[in-house]
Formats: sequence, structure tokens, C-alpha cells
Amino acid sequence: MKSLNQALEQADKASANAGLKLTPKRRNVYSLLLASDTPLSAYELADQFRDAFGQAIPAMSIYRMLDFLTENNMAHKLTSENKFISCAHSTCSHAHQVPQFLICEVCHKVKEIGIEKDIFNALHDSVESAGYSLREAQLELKCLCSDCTRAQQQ
Amino acid sequence: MKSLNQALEQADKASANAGLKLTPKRRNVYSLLLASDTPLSAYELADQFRDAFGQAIPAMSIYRMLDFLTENNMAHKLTSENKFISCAHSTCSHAHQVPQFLICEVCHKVKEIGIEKDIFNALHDSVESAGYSLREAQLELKCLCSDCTRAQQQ
DNA sequence: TGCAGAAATGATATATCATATCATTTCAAT
DNA sequence: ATTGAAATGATATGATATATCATTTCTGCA
Repeated sequence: MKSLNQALEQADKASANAGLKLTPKRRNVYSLLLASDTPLSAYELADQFRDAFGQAIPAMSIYRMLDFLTENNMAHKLTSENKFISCAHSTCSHAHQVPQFLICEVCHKVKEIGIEKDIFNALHDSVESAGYSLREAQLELKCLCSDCTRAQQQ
Repeated sequence: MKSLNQALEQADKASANAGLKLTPKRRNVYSLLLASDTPLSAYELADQFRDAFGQAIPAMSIYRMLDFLTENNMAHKLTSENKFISCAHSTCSHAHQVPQFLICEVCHKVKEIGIEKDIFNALHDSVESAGYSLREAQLELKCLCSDCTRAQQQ
């Protein structure tokens, strides 16, 4: 796991290369997502932004910054939670995969893993055989993380 | 596809057998879901209920009726849409499977299919190998339905 | 430099989704 | 009939999200 600063610096470089404007505020929102254990709502981000950076940001602006971050693979929206999370792969070099989110029902920590190719193919086929075509697959699975599994067993 | 009335009558019988109270209002909400092509929000259901049955129902009550219907396998909540849909399998005899929803991004029609066993197993294994344990899998996939696929190709 | 257009952000209002809480009604068992 | 439980109503409010117009900041270019 890279440090927050390394992740931010890499995002700076990648954005510069791609001609994207990772403005200070967008960067700060991104840093809050990177630093958080758990997904955050737009309003939670607004609160944390104010507390961390001493500047109040309207929720509307937070939503726009989140749009920027999600469009550019720095963040994801978890639709089952109505919250946002930094992308686990935004700071690594390998190709972006179909994301699969393992959401712990107890502690709400989220692990993002890339979906395996054969799972994706099987999903794709099952969609096709139902007469549909797959546009976007983002799997959000309700789980227990290892810590909470252990805690429940005791 | 069974008729709406057949579906309702079957739900009546199944509820009676299971000792569940499918009250007239719950039944009416269920019938609205059964009759709808597309998922409906709680407030849309409240509007349709008033229009169809001449009686205003508070949104709070709609939510409670939806809780009843979803707990008893007559409806599902699509978390990616914040809307509700009748369960495609509530009126058939075979066992309830992990639901997989194919949501058309254009016309918003939804097809519910049971997830295939080997996909489920593969998902389950991928979750386990990430150190998590799977609690609940409801897959919501953004798709194009066959009609909208055709329309786009032209 | 400084101007013009574009992009980003602010400000405000409002729509939409959901839950908390207490009151009232309905229903079923005794 | 009475009573306790379940269902529903009424009301308030919280939480999430978008629409719209104004202002600021940035960027390219004369």
C-alpha cells in the first residue's frame, strides 16, 4: 500500500499527462477519500473538508468534484450505499478492471478487487443469453471482512 | 408469464399458507409493482396508488408495505436505482435463487434472472480468497435490452 | 499585458429518497 | 366484548441529489 502522499503525487502526474485538471480542491477531496477506511457520502466529505482544510465547500461542489474523480478513475460511487470511495487501482500501473466491491456489513470497510476474467465472461454470457448486452458491471457484494468474521465466531 | 390476477391469487394462497398477512393495501402495492414495466420509487407507488385506487397513502406506509413485500420475496429493491420491482420468481414454484437484475440503461426495463450456480461459486470463491465471506449477492448489471440494442444499431 | 471564452466553483433553491416517532385503527385470540 | 399486537396514519425531519444562475479562476491568444 502506497502512502497517501505517494498516491496523490502519482495522481498529479497522471492527471498532468492526461491533460486533466486535478485542482487543489479536487485533490483535497481525493485525499480525504484516500485517507478514509470506509466510504463517505458527499455531505460527509463536505464536513471533513471543512474540518481538515478550514474551508467550507457547498455540497453541490463536492458532487461535482466527485463527478470529476469518478469519471477519471480516481473514485467510485457505491450505489448500494450512496457513498464514495477512492479507487484502489488509480495508483497502480495495471489496467483498470471491472470493479468488484466487497462491503463488510458490520464495519463497512470495503475491499475493491478486480473481477476475474472467467467470472466476467460467465456474467457476460448469462446476460447475452437473456437477450441483453452488458454495458457496465460493478459488483457490490455484501460480505463480512475477516476481522468481523473472527469477531462473530467468538 | 402469468396474468396479474393469477399472480395475485397465487400470492394470496402462498401468504395464507405461510401465515403472512397480505392485506388489501399490501396486495394493491404488489399489484402495482406487478403491472409496471419498470421499477418504481416509493413515492411513485404512492402516486399510482392514489390514482388507481382512489385513496391517498402516506409514503411512510408505502415504505412499510415495501418492507413487507421484500421480506417475503414478493419484491426487490434495486439499490442502484432506489426503486422497487416485483420479484419475477414470487409466482413460480422453484426455489428462490440469488437474483441478478439486468437493467436497461435506455428504457429502464429490468429482467430478473437467477444467477447460474457456477457464477455464484466463482464469486463466492473470489470473495473467500480475498479473506471475506459472502453474505448476500444481488447483482445489478447495467445493460441494453434487445429492443434498445436494435434501436441503437439502426 | 490584458482581453475573451471556457472551465471551475459558489450560492441558492428545490427535488427526491428514507426514517423516526407517536397516534389511531384494525384484527385476532381469549 | 376486551385486550394486546399488528398495521396503518400523521407529522416531522434527515439524507441524498440535482437544477440553475452567478462569480471566480484559468488559459489561450492578440
